[in-house]
Amino acid sequence: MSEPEETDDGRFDHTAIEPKWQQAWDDQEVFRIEDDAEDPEYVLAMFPYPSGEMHMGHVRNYAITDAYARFKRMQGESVLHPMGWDSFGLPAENAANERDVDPRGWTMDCIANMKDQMELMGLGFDWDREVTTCEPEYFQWNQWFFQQFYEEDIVERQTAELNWCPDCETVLADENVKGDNEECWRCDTPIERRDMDQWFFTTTDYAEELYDSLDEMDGWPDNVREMQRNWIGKQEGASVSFDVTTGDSVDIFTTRLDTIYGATFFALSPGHEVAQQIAETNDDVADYIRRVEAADDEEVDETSGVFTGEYARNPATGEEIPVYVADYVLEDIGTGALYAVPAHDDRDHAFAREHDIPIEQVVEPAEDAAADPTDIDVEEQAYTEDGVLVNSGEYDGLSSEEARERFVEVFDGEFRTAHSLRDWCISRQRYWGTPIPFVECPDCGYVPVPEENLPVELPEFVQTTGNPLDAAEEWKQTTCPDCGGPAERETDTMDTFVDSSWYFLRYVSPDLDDAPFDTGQGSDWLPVDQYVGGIEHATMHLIYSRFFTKVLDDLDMLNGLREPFENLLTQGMVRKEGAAMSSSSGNVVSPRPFVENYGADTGRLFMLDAAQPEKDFDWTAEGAQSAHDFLQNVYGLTADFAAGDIETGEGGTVEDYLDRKIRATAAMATAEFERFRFNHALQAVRDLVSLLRRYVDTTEPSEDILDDGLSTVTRLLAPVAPHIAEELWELLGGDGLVAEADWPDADKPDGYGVERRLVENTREDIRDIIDVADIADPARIEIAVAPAWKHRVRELAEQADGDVVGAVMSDDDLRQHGEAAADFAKEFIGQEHFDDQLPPAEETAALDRATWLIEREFDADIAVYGSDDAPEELARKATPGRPAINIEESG
RNA sequence: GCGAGGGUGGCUGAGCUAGGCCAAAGGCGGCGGGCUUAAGACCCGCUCCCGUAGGGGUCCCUGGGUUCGAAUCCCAGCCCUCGCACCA
Repeated sequence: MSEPEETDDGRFDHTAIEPKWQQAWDDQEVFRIEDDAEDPEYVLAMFPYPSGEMHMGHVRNYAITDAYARFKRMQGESVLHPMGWDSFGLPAENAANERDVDPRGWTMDCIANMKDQMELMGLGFDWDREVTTCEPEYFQWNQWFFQQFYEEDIVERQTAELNWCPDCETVLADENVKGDNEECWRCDTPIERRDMDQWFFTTTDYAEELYDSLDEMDGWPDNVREMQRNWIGKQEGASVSFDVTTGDSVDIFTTRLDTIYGATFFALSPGHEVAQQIAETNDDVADYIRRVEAADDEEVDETSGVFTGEYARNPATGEEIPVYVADYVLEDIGTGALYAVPAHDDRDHAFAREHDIPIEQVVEPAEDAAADPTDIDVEEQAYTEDGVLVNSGEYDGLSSEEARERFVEVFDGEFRTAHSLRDWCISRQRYWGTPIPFVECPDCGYVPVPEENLPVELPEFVQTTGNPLDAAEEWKQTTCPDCGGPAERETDTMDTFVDSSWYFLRYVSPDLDDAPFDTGQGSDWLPVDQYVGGIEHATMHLIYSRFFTKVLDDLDMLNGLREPFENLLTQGMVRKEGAAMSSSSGNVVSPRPFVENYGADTGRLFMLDAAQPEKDFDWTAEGAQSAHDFLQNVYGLTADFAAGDIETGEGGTVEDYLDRKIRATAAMATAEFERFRFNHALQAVRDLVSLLRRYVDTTEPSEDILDDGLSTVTRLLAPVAPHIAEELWELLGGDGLVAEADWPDADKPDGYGVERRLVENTREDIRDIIDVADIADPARIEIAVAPAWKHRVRELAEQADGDVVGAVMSDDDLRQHGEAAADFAKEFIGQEHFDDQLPPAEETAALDRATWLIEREFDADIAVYGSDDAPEELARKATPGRPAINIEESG
């Protein structure tokens, strides 16, 4: 009994072939890459959180990277295509609490399950480089980095009002808070604010570079770069000090220094230290601050505020302007204090109207502006555009831009660039993460755990209402590394985004035990050539990783590498019936049952064929079926050929047609694979298969050509449908595995596009004629290429500048065609654009090659006349690129 | 409000960053035909309107414009999706 690789009706059985080839790849270590590989193609998919079940989004992600990795491998490149597990995080802890397991065991089970599904999909990862972030071998380096960062002052403890997720019971970084309603990125619970003392990475130190280098990152999509720009939020402005009657000098930040003459009041945020000071002696201010701090944002009126009784001196006018504490001034924007110019800022305007503060116009529209100065009424509405200064003393007439430059000097300010990016709060009051390697000593304060005592491992998990680390008394009690006295361990763990900020470096040397990664190899293998993942990480993971890379380079670990990901592709969502697939709505197609029914190849082909990777696409049963049918079709054709069921014979011009088509297909597919446009590449492949089938059905095909065609199809299909491609490769008697075969590199044949158009147009014309003339049964079709002299006329017309007829008639050879040449020349008068055309001999050759297709389609005898031997009557109607056609009806 | 990306024939989806060969690929759906005992699978053709020889008309959100020529470039408007947003 043989293996049931083929069912009775000549179709393949994916349940038999898929495991077989997966085993073969594994046995032959196809996806393994050695450490000594030089600058391999680094193809990376964002590693998953191991929830235990793969969903179609994962499948799409890995189908993309795997196809590209396989393509590159076949092109002869060394390819690094690794996979790992972002395996710390709250879901494991929740699962542990819900079903009485421990987070570690649960996580490991999930990993095993997901890995199993990945293998079922035939994804080609180098499992020798698997990285698991919850293992001490991995997270010890988080701790080691933490200490290094601490040395370099990149780790700080800061007290701030932080985001608290009541459901996750932990603080969150700003990046983890999503949407208008400020919800937790994991559980969608609205976050609360709490003043806390936490560990931070000082990402703000790198804000400038993180922002500026986005401009040069051409390999990233514009929308991601724009999202990061928004997030980092660069503001160019200036700072100036105002003396306040409290005796303080208060620093403000403004982007509109040009409007300083129009400042009619001064405003402090409720949290500003000067405001707090005033509150100590001023009950009104104290009441106000207490009120707005207790209230939600929406509850406070935007124009609310309280006069402090103090005044600030406007350095421009010398006037004393009232100081307010106002809720619309935000503590963490700029310096938390501002001078307000009601005439030129909407919020200042609203506040001034509410509190009866004068409005003083100091800018009016410039002459070239859209607005007319006489139409501007700043009492009614603020004029917020740039313009020309007025009411600004000796500076009247300056443009806003000039004024901003000048005023910095005049008012003793300084240019300043502000960013809205905040430092990265990395403390989490959770168990399942990397312990922060510090101890708190009553005498010495926070002291780092010495390097030789790393890693600080996690204690055994206990179910508790708060942070399990806090409850692990025995683990918590330790001694101070400095003074040896009793001390307590830090019980916070790190944000899991720390883990994912450098995992792409660990893949380079996953087993190294004296460093997080090998610097030499890392700087050779990095940056990642192609990174693929979801857009949801645009402002989290992708900023953190960039930050980490820069810091590690500044720690001399990356030989000048500043950016980790050269090219980024953000894949679109997989939808079903127009809606996002989500388990909560039951609107899902699960990979495992799908693979069992249709096979991994069908799923992969469908996903890559349905849409371009960055676009959303709808999963439909018809589309999946169509992909499956196509694979069966190719298999059937190849199996018939391999079994000798196709009678082969002598070749002729048909072979040239096929040969050119095969080469053109390989060339097109290669270019499209390179650009991640799998759908285009696959269309070319489908086209070739369709042609091969017609070739088999209507001629006695050449064995060589058929073999070449099928072998090309097989290899072009191999990155996308790898299992069936192996099966086809074996049927065709290819050497070794197709996964390791040579990619069919080819140049597009000369003039291919023009030829293709000629043939298509000619066939189209014949169809039209038959249809319009209502020819029931064409018996003979004559096709005549235009005479050489017409080609010549056309050529001259294209070169001639204006006097087409003159140019033609001054040509000796053409003159002998007299009237006819002149008339034909006239047709080109005024024509400025000339399509490419083949010379007459090549046009004839192209039509000759395509004769079989025409013959077959119309079931008629075909005669192709070259430019010299066409009957006069027929050739008269022909023009270059447009052969004359005569159809004779039978009967 | 600021910013980014879109609006293509029944649906989906290319093309539009290099204007002309674009009535506009492919897939799906629909119609007709072939193969088959039959079904499935597979193969072929048609699928905006008119036309008895390859022709003509209308068309790529709307309205203008540039050009000999625009789905493709420019301007205005409408609509959709996404990101940021009391940002000084």
